[in-house]
Amino acid sequence: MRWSEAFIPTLREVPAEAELISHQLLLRAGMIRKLAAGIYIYLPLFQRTLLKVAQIVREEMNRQGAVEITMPVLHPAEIWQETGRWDTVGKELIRLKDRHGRDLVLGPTHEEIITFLVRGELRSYRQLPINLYQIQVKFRDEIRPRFGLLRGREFTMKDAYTFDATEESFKKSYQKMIDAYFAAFNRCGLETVKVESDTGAMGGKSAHEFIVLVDTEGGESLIFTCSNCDYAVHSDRASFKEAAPPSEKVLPYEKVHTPNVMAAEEVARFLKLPVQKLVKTMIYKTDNGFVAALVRGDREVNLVKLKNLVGSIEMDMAGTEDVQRITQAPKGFAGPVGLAGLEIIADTEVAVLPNFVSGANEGDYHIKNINTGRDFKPSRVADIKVAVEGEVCASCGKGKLKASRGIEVGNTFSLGTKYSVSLKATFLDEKGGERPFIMGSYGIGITRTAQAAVEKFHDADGIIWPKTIAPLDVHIVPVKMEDAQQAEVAERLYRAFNEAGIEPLLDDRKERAGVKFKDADLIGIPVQIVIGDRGLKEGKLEFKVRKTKESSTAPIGEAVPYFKKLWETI
RNA sequence: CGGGGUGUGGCGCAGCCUGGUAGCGCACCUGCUUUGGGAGCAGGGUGUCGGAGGUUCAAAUCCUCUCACCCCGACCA
Repeated sequence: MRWSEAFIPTLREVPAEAELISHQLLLRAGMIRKLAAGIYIYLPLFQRTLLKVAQIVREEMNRQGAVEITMPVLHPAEIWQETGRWDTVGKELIRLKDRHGRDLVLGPTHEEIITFLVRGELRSYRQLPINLYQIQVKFRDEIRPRFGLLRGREFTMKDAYTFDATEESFKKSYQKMIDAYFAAFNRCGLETVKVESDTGAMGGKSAHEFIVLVDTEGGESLIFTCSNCDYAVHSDRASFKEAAPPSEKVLPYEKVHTPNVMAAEEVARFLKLPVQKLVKTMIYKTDNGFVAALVRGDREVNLVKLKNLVGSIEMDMAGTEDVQRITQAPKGFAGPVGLAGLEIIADTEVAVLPNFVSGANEGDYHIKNINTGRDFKPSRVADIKVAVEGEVCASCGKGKLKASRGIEVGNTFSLGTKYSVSLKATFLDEKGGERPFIMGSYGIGITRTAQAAVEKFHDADGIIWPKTIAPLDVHIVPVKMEDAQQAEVAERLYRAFNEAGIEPLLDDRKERAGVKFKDADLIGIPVQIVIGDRGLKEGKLEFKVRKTKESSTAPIGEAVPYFKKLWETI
């Protein structure tokens, strides 16, 4: 690729719209341009990187026996209504109408479509298992697009779907995808952590996410890993081993005057008690009315856990008026004792906590020495709290949880028969019995993975692409294109690399050396070759490794073999 | 959806409070000089001031509506 023929609009200044370093660099390096919120144009350099990421993913999928297809972007609404996701996916689903007024959606994922395909064509267990995938654009009307490609409304994703006859078979299919994912991300130069995760709107039985750990704010996923065992979990569903409750004699119930004292910490300070003796009573509005959630004063409610528990899609804190009506008290004094007319869900820690304090459902009053069972009966007891770093691992019971942030680049879902049942996709087993397919769904964000690599690999001067996904392999920089000798050497190298199957970028612009060097570092091609008077006098070229900034020289005639040697070291 | 903010040349911004007919840096074009880490000098082009309506002799500036974009939040009683 010649710079003069390509479209590489680099920017000197940092675009105001980007706050994440990877987003800034992609814009500055002339890789992407924004069309609208969460919608981007991929420019030539980035396009090449995307193709490389996609190709790596493709090869690893194929290696595991998956086969590639392409499904439509535009889907009729009916099929989404059949599975119920027309309603449950909610506002993220981009809906439109055709000229006849028929409802359509732009596909955010393709479980419905693949199941439609398979139910019409696969009838026998003999045809299973099968794994079909595509690399396709997806649309999600994100509540708040941000971070460039990390949370876009249009993005490229590899999505695969498995169909198995038995659970044992499914487990193998699932493991193959896990293997493919680790292999693909490793080849992209990205180390990933596999964590247990929530299934969200996807439904199904269980799920995992593949996370690239990053130190920056770009890491929107919070995960916990164990210091002792290999337990790794998304914060959405992280739990920990709870400490035994203090053994105390059960004390008599006591109402205390707490004028204008509401927040848990304030109440604790006012009553001179540790905040762990407080219980917060939170009222949430769900799809089916209100629920009260009880967690210890130092804990927070995990909304994902609570949503899953009550089976609600939407969940919000109740408004002030609702709280007043339900608790018969001003906001800030809710408590479980005497609370009626709604489900009361107590966290597991609360249920065993003796003599705790909570609101009295009366203005300016709290109640001391509340005991679950004696003073109120929770409708359900469950772990509904947010996990925090330092707690004991729930899996091994020994290690401590460590929090890390990362970018989710892939996910795998065990779907069970959710879609095959709702779409009536069945096959005949050995005994001639009709059974729904056991399904799995597996995604890799191609565009997101590419940006994650930038977030992970950069320095003050620009991007440092891993060599496997760099837009091009080598960047030829003649210091002065007007110099006939330099231009001639540059052209000769350009041909030699192309013939050797190595992809060169030739900066054939009549720009000053400084500009070319700055741009070279910014766009981050792994190896730079500088052609200048200094070296030419001795018949030599300067090689610079982008990552280390180390320079070395080699005779002009040995450029290709020298490059190959260098390539092995990076 | 709630709160905050911003829309002025390709990019980054000033001007707005206090109305008087648009400016700076970068980029771009021409010339000369320069030429190994984002050059210097000189000259040049570039705007329906996001859009609509209103107030006014006069609106980028004030008012109303609207659109777009950005940030924070949408979890703590």
